[in-house]
Amino acid sequence: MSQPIDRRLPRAEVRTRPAGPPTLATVADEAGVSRQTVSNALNNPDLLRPETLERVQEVIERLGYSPNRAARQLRTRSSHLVGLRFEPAQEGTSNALMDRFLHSLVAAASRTGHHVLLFSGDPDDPLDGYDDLLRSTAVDAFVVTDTYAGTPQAGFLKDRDAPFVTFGRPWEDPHADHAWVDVDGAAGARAATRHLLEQGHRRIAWLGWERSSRIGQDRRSGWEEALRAEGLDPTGLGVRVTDNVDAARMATHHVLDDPTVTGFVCASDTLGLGVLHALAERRLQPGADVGVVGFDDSAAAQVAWPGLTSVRQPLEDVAVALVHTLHDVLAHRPVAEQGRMLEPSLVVRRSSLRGWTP
Amino acid sequence: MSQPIDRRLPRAEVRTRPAGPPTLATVADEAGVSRQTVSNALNNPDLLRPETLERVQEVIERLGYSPNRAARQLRTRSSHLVGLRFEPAQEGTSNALMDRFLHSLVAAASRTGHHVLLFSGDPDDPLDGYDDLLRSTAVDAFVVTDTYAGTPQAGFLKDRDAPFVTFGRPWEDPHADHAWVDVDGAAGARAATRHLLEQGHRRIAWLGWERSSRIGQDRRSGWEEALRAEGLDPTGLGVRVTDNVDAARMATHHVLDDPTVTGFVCASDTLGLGVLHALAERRLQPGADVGVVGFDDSAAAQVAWPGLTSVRQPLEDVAVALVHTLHDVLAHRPVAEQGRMLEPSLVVRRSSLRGWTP
DNA sequence: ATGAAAGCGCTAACAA
DNA sequence: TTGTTAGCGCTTTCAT
Repeated sequence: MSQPIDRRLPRAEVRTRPAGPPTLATVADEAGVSRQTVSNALNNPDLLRPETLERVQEVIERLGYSPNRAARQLRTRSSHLVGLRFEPAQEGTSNALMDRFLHSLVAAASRTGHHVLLFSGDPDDPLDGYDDLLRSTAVDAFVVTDTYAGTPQAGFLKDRDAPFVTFGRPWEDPHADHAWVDVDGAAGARAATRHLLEQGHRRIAWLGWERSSRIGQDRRSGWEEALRAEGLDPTGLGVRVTDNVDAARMATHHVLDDPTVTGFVCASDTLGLGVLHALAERRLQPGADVGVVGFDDSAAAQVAWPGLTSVRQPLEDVAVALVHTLHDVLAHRPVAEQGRMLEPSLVVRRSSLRGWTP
Repeated sequence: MSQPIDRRLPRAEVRTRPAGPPTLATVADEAGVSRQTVSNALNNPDLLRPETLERVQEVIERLGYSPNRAARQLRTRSSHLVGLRFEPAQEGTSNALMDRFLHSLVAAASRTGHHVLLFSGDPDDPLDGYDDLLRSTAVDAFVVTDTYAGTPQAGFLKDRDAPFVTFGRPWEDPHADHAWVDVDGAAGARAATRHLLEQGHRRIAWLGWERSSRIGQDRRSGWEEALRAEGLDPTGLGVRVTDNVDAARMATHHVLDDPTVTGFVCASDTLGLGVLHALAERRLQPGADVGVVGFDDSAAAQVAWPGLTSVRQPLEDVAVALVHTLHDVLAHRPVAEQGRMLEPSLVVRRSSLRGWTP
């Protein structure tokens, strides 16, 4: 019969004391324009008359308005979030890489207005975690770091049309056509080996990982090439161990039973530190007696005595390249280069220098 | 005049090939129930008749449905995201803490359905980054890790009613009433000192940070207490340096000019490594000649020769406690304890053991 | 150059 | 127990 009573507070009343942070409507009311105009002020400022724009911006500033992400994401289907699966660091190995890389990535992503979303997954299932995030449209894209030869992440993500970039080239798969960024490990090992050659070493051993590691094989190839380029024969100088200090220490003792060997290029800092342990036990002096080079320039390499020369990955550049590539991928733009290969650099410390004394 | 033509595709047609992932409506159609019922199946399963529930769940499973996060967030005002400002690791210091902590946090948060959002900020402005995230309602809460005496983050966040927990107690502020989790640094240093006492050392030096570091002062107090409890006088045995290997190395040489000193408890692994450097230069044997204990159990401590004994923070427990506390804070539940203090443990390696030989 | 209307996918409040 | 309605805050489309 009678009109239902409108129990809503009068519009102005509501806006006077908004419960939470200001919304687009608050700003619009305050500036005396429509909500759409405020939206345009944010996303298409060119459409506004300069004076309107300025007025709106003043209100935005004054109210400390920031667009609600959920609403924007719901509408534009873009979260401005980049997902990264974050695996536990292996205890006992000097995995300082992730720390440095992650910070570079966060910084690089923030420059394009993106944030990094960390998620975890069952260590036994390399795909765990991705699907959930994808189906709930929580992230715009993924950065995949834990790729090695034959990992299924790329195929999985490609199947679902998920935008992604890998840190790590697609080793074995000639058909892979996804974007990637990687560091030239062979070039790093080559530089390390050449550095020891320049220091006068001729019999330089390689201390690396098992044959199954594609990354390890790549790095090893750089050592081999550098030796052969000098007319030296690497035969019998390559050793494979698991990536821990003690395995490296013992292997080193074995190698040093051949007194002609005076140099070690290692696939990781962990292994390099293992060599230093063996030298300490044999009362040999790093640098002067035996030259040692590690890989990754971890914190451990920096603070170990007497300082471990190491191949440093340009992680800052890697992060920038990843974000840049992601940008193209997300814009459905053909990615300029499918893969970007970056050069590592050598950080020389005393473990590879002949002329120093404690 | 005439009815406007309905240009929409018939409902069923639309749903047959949805553009993106399935939505709640897709599931509802498929299961022959209303959307609300599907929502209830997800959030209040008890409300449904078992057979309805089962049918809906079957469809959800079959379609691989996952609720759209943006929509849910917009409605519930909860993103299930925890913000963490991620600072760059200091090069040259062995900051392995963040790596371990971060993984523990990601894992702990995932158990309550939360993800960790990383953001960066101007290093010169401890508040940079927080406000943006807050105003755009991007995160539910913050974990604040870079607190030290007098940092403004807590006050800032409290002013805006932002839920947060700090890793680090509110040192100087007796009025602080926010939730926190911390590790008892004094207890750690006490354990380290007692360990060296048990190894037979009597003149044990403290190698710590500048007086301005509240954390450093706390740790130092543990060393002092342990000595006094034994009737020993710490006077003249405490040294303050900046947190880098070389400063520690030089300070150690200075301390060792007093030949009665045979033990070092350090405020960090970086400093502990510095002590080891000095010992190497003096051809003294760690453990046998001089006992050394570091702090944080970083990767560097683990791989350094001959193994650096160190105080290990229970970061896994810290992460769990943080998430647990956050859970209470977010539920507006009175937090059980305002602060949770966790005990570190001592990881003994050879740098503090008398009876080993290389 | 500005405004009005519709709707993204979900859940809170209410009705049946 | 299930369905209907409304609306979270934003942008897209279309009208003015």
